[in-house]
Amino acid sequence: MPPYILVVEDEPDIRELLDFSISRSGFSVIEAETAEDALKVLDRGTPELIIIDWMLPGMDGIDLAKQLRADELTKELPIIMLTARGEEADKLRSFEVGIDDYVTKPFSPKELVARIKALLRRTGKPEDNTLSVAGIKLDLSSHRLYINDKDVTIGPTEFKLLELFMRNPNRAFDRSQMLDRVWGRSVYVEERTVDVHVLRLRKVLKPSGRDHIIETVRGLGYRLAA
Amino acid sequence: MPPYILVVEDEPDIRELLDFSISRSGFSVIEAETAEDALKVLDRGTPELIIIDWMLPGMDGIDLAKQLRADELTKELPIIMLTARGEEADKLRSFEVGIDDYVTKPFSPKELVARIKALLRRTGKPEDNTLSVAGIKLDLSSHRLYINDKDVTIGPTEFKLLELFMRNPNRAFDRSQMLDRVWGRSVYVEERTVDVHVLRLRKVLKPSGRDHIIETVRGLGYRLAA
DNA sequence: AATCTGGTGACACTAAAATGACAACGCATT
DNA sequence: AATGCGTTGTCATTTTAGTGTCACCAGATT
Repeated sequence: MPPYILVVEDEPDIRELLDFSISRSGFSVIEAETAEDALKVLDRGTPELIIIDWMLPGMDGIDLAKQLRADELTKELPIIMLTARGEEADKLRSFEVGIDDYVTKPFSPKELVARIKALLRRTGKPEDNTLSVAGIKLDLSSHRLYINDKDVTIGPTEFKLLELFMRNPNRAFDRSQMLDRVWGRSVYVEERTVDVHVLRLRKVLKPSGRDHIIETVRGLGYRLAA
Repeated sequence: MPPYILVVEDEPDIRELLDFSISRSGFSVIEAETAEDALKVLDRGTPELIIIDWMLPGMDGIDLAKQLRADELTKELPIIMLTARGEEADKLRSFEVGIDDYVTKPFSPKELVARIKALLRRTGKPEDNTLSVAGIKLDLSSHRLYINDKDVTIGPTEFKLLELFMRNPNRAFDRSQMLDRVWGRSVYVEERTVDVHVLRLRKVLKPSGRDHIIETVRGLGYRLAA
């Protein structure tokens, strides 16, 4: 499941506004109408951040927040609470529970997004070393390749080669550049060896039909087409 | 017997769901189909907490709870009762008997786990710091390893190595990182020594068939596959 | 057609990891 | 101090996986 932001809000208008403004900033949004729905969604994966309306039918926002803080899996999950003007007095209680930030309704979408970004930056996981292009995901920290979320085995040289391409999509490299950056300046290998490894990389990508994204630039070298 | 949670539930599907979601949160689970079975299990050691289905063939959940409350050994044992929707009216009776909490079916696993943790916190048991992945449980405080709830002996270095892996599931480490973090920056040991200890760790995991979760990342090092 | 450039399969070779053996060590017991 | 036991780091050897090169082919370019 890709990174997403969970919005828990019962009023449809506000929910849509939230969805619209957050999606526009490049996040995926999942909506939940009630705290109970939210818990169900959380069962299937942990979001990057959660936005909770203070007032909810059934279990209210504070209770939801408390519950999230009690669970090991969501203990660290950044929470932004949406409060109406009159409820500001409860701000204190809110922080006690461990809310990371709060936004008062009516809110400016721009401000909300700014706060989301700030919060993600603050709590940001430094370990998110992953490149992805066109359904191909290269996880540098686990050193794994996923194509359409399926695990694919890949050799060390092909891995480095793909990493070079994915770090520089659409850029064409000639063979000597590739040798420099993948094999290192010190070793001497034939230029044509690059061809063989490009072939091998294509073979890895082949079963998922993604092999064509490594393009040959005749007279020059290769490029990854994004 | 390591700390565990006893689940008393006759329906296999629900029992499995319970087992799965509770285990995933790092607790060991022992299952019993009937109240009678449960009593047998209890003879061999007191769990941290017990989850009882209201409706059971033979002796029902309430009677079991009563009996537990009557016994000196289990008087303080936290009880969570599972009830179906229609039985909510009996909630009161349930609390009278001394149930600590109840969860209505269908339930959210996340909520259930949250309640378990809340209850354990409330009843004062210090939550032991324990890491668990795929049936492997590492108890940091007692420095013990359990695989499928069975005690497994493990050497100090292998323990630290496994701890490193379990704290960073899926993350690939190269040998020098592993030396740094397991052996410490100061001592100098051969990089190949890491291989030997990985081998020894795999041997420890082997009898339970869990050895394959330590994966070799060719040209780099190792990683734990979660 | 002649030539150039890249694709491809085969293969010998090499680097990397798994494994088994062992000597040295620390530590508790005697 | 001597003994015994479990643990540790290293090394030699085996096993496995990955690498570089080449020869040959096909399509593009002249």
